[in-house]
Amino acid sequence: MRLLIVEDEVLLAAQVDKFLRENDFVVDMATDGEEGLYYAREYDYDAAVIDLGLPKLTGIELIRTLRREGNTVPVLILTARSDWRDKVGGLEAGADDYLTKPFHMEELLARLKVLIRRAAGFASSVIEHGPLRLDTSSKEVRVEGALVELTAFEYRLLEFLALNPARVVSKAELTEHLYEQDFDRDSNVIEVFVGRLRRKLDPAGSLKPIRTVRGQGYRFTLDPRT
Amino acid sequence: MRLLIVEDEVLLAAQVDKFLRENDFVVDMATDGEEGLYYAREYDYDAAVIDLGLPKLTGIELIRTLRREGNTVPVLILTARSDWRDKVGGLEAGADDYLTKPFHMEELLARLKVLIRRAAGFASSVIEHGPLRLDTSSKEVRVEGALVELTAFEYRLLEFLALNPARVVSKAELTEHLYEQDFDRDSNVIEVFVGRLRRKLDPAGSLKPIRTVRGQGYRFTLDPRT
DNA sequence: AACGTTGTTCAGACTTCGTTCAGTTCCGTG
DNA sequence: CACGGAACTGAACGAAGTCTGAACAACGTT
Repeated sequence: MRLLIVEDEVLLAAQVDKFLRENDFVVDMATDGEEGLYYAREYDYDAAVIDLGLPKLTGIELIRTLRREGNTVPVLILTARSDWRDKVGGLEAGADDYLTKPFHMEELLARLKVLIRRAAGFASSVIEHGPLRLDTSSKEVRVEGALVELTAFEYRLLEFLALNPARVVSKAELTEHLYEQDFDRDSNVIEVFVGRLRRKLDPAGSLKPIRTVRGQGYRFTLDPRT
Repeated sequence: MRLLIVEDEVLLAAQVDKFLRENDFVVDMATDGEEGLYYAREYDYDAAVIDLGLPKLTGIELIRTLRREGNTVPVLILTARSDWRDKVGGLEAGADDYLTKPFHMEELLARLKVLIRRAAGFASSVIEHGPLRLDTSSKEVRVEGALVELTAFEYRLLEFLALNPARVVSKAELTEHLYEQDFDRDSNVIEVFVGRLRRKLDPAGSLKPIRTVRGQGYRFTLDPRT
């Protein structure tokens, strides 16, 4: 999962960056509103964390601009406790949630996860598709109740697919969300992992949870009709 | 059993309240330090759960005041992981145990039970998982009835794991709970002790009570399904 | 002072995982 | 139907994480 953080306090920014990376996110960092806008336009993020008190372009202006352009990325705003009133403006501008500083990293993490899941249309921490079930908090995957042992990367890939069901997801999109931006363009890691996932999730080959759409990418679905 | 909860985050407070009531506790709720002090003075609780970051009167001040007044109610403090230093202050002020947020309701429940039993002076509070049995008062450990000789540290480690079953516990969390805060970050003591515990508890290697979750930590479980 | 016990450190062995690569199969198009 | 690009697969590698045996330090006991 790829996040954009727009925060001008370097110390806080570094902390957040470190913590989120430790929790398997890919993180891009911007230190002012203009830079934030540039990144948000350029890349497709799973969520953005935006401080309201930014130089050059305030958080509210940034969010408003993005929304006007049709960008629907889930946005969590950060506001200093002293100007908590701003949060109202932020939410009106199109933010999805807010956190007042100082906050606990754990809480930021929890809220981001909720935001990302909700954006994908899942209310609870469990993603369910037919016989397949991912528990995003314990990172456990079950098929027809049986636990499937996945490595960290296999899980991340599957989670992304499961959050984008019935839609063709290109390999480029996958690498963008799962890797740093300078990732080797012509690697076949994704193919390898898709292969491993298929074997682990569906050894019999009857469910076909991940279909290949030649030349376009992969589509995750457990509806046999499609 | 009657509990006092002092917690200002309304959402969390409501969750805790609901869960504990479902588990047959009588719960009084206070949302700031002053209110908490009032309740603690007025009623006789079996245990109190106190958040350290409270408005009006911090958790530490609250506990210190109570202890000074001769109140010996068992206190479990809640602390955010980011300011884990506070836990030391909390324990020094007279708290009996602590939990870092976010936590699992089950864990809170288990710890409260231990606390209450201990305070009540009951001879044995026993933690049991399948063939494994720890007596927390005599600090005896048995596997299928056979006594296992553990050193003090081995026991403490095992007890912590047994109080957090079926959940991945990171090495960082273990050191946080078992050592002073300035413990050497890159020591491998935990690995060594986990190794020793495994050999003592399960010489045949068939029970596998402590599983490794690579990159994340250890999971204690005697349920073979997982 | 010698001893045994316990907690800690260290270095090397071992395991696992992400990644790459080379060869093969698959599939749409001409 | 043959061609060529795309996708798949099995094997192999290096790096990182974990385990383990041995040594050491601290401490209390005899």
